Order: sequence, then structure tokens, then C-alpha cells
Amino acid sequence: MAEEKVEFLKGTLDMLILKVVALGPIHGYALAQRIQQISRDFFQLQQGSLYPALHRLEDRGWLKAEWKATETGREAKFYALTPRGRKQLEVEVKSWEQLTDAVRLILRTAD
Amino acid sequence: MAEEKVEFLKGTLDMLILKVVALGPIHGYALAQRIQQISRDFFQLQQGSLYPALHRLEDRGWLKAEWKATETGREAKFYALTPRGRKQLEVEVKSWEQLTDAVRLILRTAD
DNA sequence: GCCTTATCTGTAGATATTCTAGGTGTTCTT
DNA sequence: AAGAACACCTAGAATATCTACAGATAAGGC
Repeated sequence: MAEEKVEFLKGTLDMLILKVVALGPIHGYALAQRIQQISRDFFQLQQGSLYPALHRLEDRGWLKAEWKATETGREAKFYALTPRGRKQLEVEVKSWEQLTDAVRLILRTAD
Repeated sequence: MAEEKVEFLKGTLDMLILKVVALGPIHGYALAQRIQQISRDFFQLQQGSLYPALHRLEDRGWLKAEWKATETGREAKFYALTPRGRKQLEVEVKSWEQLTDAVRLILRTAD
């Protein structure tokens, strides 16, 4: 009956991925760990959310993928930001800020 | 082809409704206007989002509805917050703050 | 009196995102 | 030899939101 379905991401996933990839090319598995680490364990990204999101962003031309070897010598798919991806990141950050500003206005109404 | 689908609410709608209803019983139509007004026109709540949301919140026992007359003498369905709804509002505000804190951590990473 | 706008409620169907729950294979550690 | 960690993936369900309708009443302009 678990009504306890927590939805963490609230549509922020694309922006978060773009932001972290913007720090430098990274593969999916490491990306998920990085997001978890930076957010102090708040975001625990599921693979069923992660990989479809990466493919989505690639399809839209915001990320570019390339198979390369990791430091430990394994093959992994590294994602890098495209120029369009960088613009998209800006757009998403801006609209996220507008959203949080608007929410703040509502939450702060004393009456 | 319009890729320009804007999704404003990002899962905040329930919280916003609970918050505004907490200011005092209000009917749906006025609620939508109030949210738009307080948010300085950022949120322009569609009826197809509004009414299903109200029914959802009522089903979950967070709102209680009652038909009453408006100031202008028309019948409208006024929603009021239940005690459980008040608790839920607190929960949602808290988790919203956690979310925005976590997002902030990601967005602020210089490297 | 008529017409348009504003008020007030609602539903159906499409779309998009995220989660659960699986699956595959490789390398490292014990 | 076994299990954990690494690294990728998909299918299907659940949920939220939007578009696009539909209907009814009241108010205001002409």
C-alpha cells in the first residue's frame, strides 16, 4: 500500500546532468555517483532514470557520447556537453531560478 | 513540432494549493487567480491541472470541499485545509527546501 | 432584449518523467 | 570460487501536467 513514493527529481534531472557534465566529460555510472556525492546523498539516481535521461539528452543534441577507457582501463561511454547543451543549461538554470522565486513568493505570503 | 512545451509546476502544485488554501477557504477559480497574482503571473494555472489536483487532494484527505455562495451570490466549491492537510503542507515545504538545497549544491559546484 | 465576457466547474486523452524491476557482461577482492 | 563493484541497458507502470474540449450561470455593454 506504500503511499510513500518519493519523487526526488521534480524535473530537475536534465539540468543536473547538464551541469555535472559541464564540469568535464564523464560516463553515466560516475555521473550518478558524482551527483549523489555533491548533493550529500540527497539525490540517489536510479539507473532506470539515469540512462534514459542520458539518451534523451543525446537525442536532443545537448550531449555527445564517445566510448573511451576509464582510468581503470574499462570501456565506458563518456558524455560531453555540446554548444547547444551549454545554451540549454543556461536556459534551464534561468527557468529553475524563476520557478524557485515564484514558489518563494507563494510560500512567504503571510496573508 | 513545437518543442516549446513549458512545464512550470514541476511537482509543486500540491504544495502551492495547500499553502494558499491555508490562508483561508477558497474556491478553485479564485485559487488559480490568487496563485497567479501572488506569483506575479509566473504561474498561470490551467483548468486541466487545477481541478484534477483539487480532487486528488480531497481524495487524500488533505482538503475538504463544501458548496457555498461567493460574495457575488454564485455557488462555488470552497476548499478548506484539514488537519492532515496542514501536516502535509509542512512535509511538502520541508522536502521542497531539501530539494532546492540539494540543487543549489549541484549548481554551485565550481569544479 | 441580445451578445459577449467573466465566472465557475468539470473530463478525456496525450505527453513526459521517473521509478521499479529486471537483464548482461566484466573486473576486482577476498 | 564467490561475491561485490563497475558499467551498460530496457520494459512497463505510475504519476503529473497540458491541451482541448464541454457546460452552465451571471454581469455588462449596446
